[in-house]
Amino acid sequence: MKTPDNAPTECRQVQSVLDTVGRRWSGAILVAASRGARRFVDFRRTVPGISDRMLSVRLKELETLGLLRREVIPSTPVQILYEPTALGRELLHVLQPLFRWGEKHLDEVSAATP
Amino acid sequence: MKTPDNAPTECRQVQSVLDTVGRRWSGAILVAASRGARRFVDFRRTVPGISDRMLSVRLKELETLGLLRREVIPSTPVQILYEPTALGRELLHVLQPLFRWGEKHLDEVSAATP
DNA sequence: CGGGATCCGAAAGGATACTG
DNA sequence: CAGTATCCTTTCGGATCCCG
Repeated sequence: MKTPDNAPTECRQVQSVLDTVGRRWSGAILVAASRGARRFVDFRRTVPGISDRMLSVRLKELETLGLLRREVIPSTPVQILYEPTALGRELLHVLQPLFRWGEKHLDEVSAATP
Repeated sequence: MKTPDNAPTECRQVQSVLDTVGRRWSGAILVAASRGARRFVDFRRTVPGISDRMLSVRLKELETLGLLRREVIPSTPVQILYEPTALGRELLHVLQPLFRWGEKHLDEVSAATP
């Protein structure tokens, strides 16, 4: 069958999106933020199994991507807060259907993975 | 801030979903299938930049996950057709919002990626 | 608390060549 | 056409230690 001429463009786009938000831990971190995680320790507790290093790396990435905003509170000791930007919240919103699909079907697909 | 007790579970789930469908090329291949690609050459043409090897690997993965069905047509030469399963179509459906988000915002985030 | 620096093994994935 | 096989580089990410 012949695919439409714009199909390659669509493929590029989905790939770009998934290459950025589909990396390991990124989605989980965003979800954690949407559920109220704000400080480094919050994320560490909320995202199961993540290491300090990867959390640090991913937080910086998501900040660079404009999905999280990093805020420094000049208290003693200093507090760092992360919260979703408008763009991040929008992304979280469109990710919701994907998560619900996972809840429903993750057992089916993971049963097929060995 | 305190996150809900089920937040870690949610994080696990989103991570599992993204770990399976978020791998390189997987999303693009699914989209190609949704746009009419059926045969190996179709996918090769429709997914820009993919190699034969990765296409082969991913097709097999997606088949194992139950997202694509592989059908052998005993003609000469033999034809192999891939098409989305019901599960695959459902996944594609929930991926749509994500793609549209990418269309709208990919320039913003990629501008921040250097 | 909120990370950064370094090291290192594992895994992913690209290039190329080959096949029935 | 529809892949495999092999090789080889790059990247990922875990462990550990350290810092202000």
